[in-house]
Amino acid sequence: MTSSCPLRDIAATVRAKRERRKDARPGELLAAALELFVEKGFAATRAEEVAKRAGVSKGTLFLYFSSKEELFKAVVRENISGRFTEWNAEFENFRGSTADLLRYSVRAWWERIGSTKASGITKLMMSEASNFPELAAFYQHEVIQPGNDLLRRVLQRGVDSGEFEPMDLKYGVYVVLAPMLFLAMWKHSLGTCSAAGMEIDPEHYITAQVETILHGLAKRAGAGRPCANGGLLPCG
Amino acid sequence: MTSSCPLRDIAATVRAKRERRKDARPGELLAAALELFVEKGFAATRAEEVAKRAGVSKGTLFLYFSSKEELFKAVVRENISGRFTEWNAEFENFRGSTADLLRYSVRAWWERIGSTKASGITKLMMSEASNFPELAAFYQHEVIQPGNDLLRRVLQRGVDSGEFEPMDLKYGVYVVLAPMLFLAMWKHSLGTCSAAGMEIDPEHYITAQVETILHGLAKRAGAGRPCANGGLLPCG
DNA sequence: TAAACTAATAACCAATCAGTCAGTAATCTC
DNA sequence: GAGATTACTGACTGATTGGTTATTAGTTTA
Repeated sequence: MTSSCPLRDIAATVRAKRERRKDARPGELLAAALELFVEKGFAATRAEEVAKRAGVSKGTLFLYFSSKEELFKAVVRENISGRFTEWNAEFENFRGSTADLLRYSVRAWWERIGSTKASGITKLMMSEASNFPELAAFYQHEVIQPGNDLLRRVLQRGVDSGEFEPMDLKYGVYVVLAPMLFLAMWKHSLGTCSAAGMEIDPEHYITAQVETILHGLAKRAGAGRPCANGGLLPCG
Repeated sequence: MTSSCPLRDIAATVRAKRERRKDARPGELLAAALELFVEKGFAATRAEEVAKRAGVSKGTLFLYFSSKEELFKAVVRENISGRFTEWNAEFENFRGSTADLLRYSVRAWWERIGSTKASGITKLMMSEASNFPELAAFYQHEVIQPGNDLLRRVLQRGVDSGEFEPMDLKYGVYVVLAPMLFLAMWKHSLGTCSAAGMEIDPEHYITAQVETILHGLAKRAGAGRPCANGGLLPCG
């Protein structure tokens, strides 16, 4: 039997056996690994299945990546790490209000990460960080830190321009980050099996979150005129 | 060797071998299981280690719980499911503004769930739901749905009283829920290994989130007077 | 065509773990 | 204290998997 699986794997469908394609293997293995890591998580993904989906044997996988952890790091570099230079440039060049910049940033995150397979990596790291501390440190350094820094500069811009109330930026960052990362988590976990009426429409969710946050962060109107609830954002 | 571990397990320290304690076993096993599920997750927790921490053999564990999944369900029932009747009663009896009710609710969640081991269950479910669909459905029914309903009634109260701007409650719920669940996730994942300066202080985090949210949800001042950013919360 | 090179394979190893069950010993009954 | 009951044990099973390596075979060179 050439394939025991009724839904044959893409890479294995066309190609001949034992074909030598040294240049193409790493990319195909990374693509297969991304899919499976997102579907099942890091620990639950079997090296042999990654190889099978890429149309090679398990031995070949370890010919190109020295271990499962190295394979994962390569997936993160391929799909996330490289993008921050581009994002930073977009931030520098943005012309318009910071409210619009924040709207734009959140939409861009959704289009480029949140709605793509890459969001599965975010979910996976939050899920398995404690079981794989070396991967956690890697991700912290390559993704979390740069993302935090960028978002902080967005909020600082709004405070400087007078659009936003002064705030403790360290926690202000999480006011924006938490709803976004929660969406990524939800989409890949309980969102896949939630009861009727509880499904989250991402567009609607993002609009509700961003507009509420923008209103929440906005500079209070004339001094001495407290808002209805009297709430004041604590400053650092 | 009676114990190969330098930090001996509590239950194993004092008790004699083969002691017969039918009544105490289930509780001790549930306590040990909670700890280990929170530390390592569902899949990564070994049945034998749960038994060991409870001071019994693996065989005894399966004498009281028919499978690892049934053990987990028992842990959830013991630590979370039962509380909603109490919480619903607190909601009904609360006297005061809805802003204060929301502040109280979030603090209560933090004190009773977020800051305790129970928050590890929340994190665990969001992490492993897709690998254990039966557990996900169980959790959805026993925890997510009641929690969502309760929070929805809090927000409805605020809209009815005129404190909050009318809103699409389905997504309004997530405006409050997302930052809380994110905190639970973070605390048990990347929060345990985050870089210097990125540690989250829960009290500070909660204050920043709640006050921003309250300001964001608050009824807009007099009609025709848009706020600085012109943002409007979409209504359903 | 024959030899040299190396990409790719598949059998293999050592380790891991959920769940089982035949047997052991603590406790109870009379 | 002898026999009956049952809480408890731990060796065992069968299945799984990350990683290794001896072998096979596609490709190139001369």
